[in-house]
Amino acid sequence: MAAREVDHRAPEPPYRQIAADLAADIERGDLAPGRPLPSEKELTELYGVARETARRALALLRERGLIYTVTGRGSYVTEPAEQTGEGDGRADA
Amino acid sequence: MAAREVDHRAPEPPYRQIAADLAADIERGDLAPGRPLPSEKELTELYGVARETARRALALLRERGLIYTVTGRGSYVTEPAEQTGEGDGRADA
DNA sequence: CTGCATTTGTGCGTATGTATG
DNA sequence: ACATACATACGCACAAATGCA
Repeated sequence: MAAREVDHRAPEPPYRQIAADLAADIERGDLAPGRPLPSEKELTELYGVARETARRALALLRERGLIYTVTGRGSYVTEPAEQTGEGDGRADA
Repeated sequence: MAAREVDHRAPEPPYRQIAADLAADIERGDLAPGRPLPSEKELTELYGVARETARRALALLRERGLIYTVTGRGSYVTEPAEQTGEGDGRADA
């Protein structure tokens, strides 16, 4: 896929641009519930940003309840049923 | 006030220790509503930590609604009246 | 169980931009 | 213009959790 990029001249900071980009992927269904998002490392390569920037983007999506993160594994798209109550969800894959 | 310090050997990360420390100050009334908290720079010197660490501690208190931050000014203890009517500038979708 | 690779968590140092006074 | 302070960003390092051979 084409390397996504951020506009450093835009008023929106890169980390928000990335968050909006990923959020759009989820909305669009490009990233379905239960599926993993790109790792922080991949995001840095994909968008050409620092890890801090990638982490901020993920933190934003986490705050919105769009994703959840597991240490040592990665971030996953929250399933609609989980958005109203934190916990683990093991719907089939 | 005595130079607070963090225990890098403790399971609780420094930024949480600092946040708990400051939260205790607020609870205790040592830091009254409307009063400013130590600046990030002061926190780094007071606890001997990096700026990011100090910022994380403040971010934690901010999330809990215990304090609010004003760009170019500093962080202040939230007044009880404000805690029930929070309205941060986070207009985003 | 042990070792390794991957991924996230945390910490430190620094630089630039913006806002306030 | 200057000092102070926060926001964002980059680089680096090590620790902890996870998964797998």
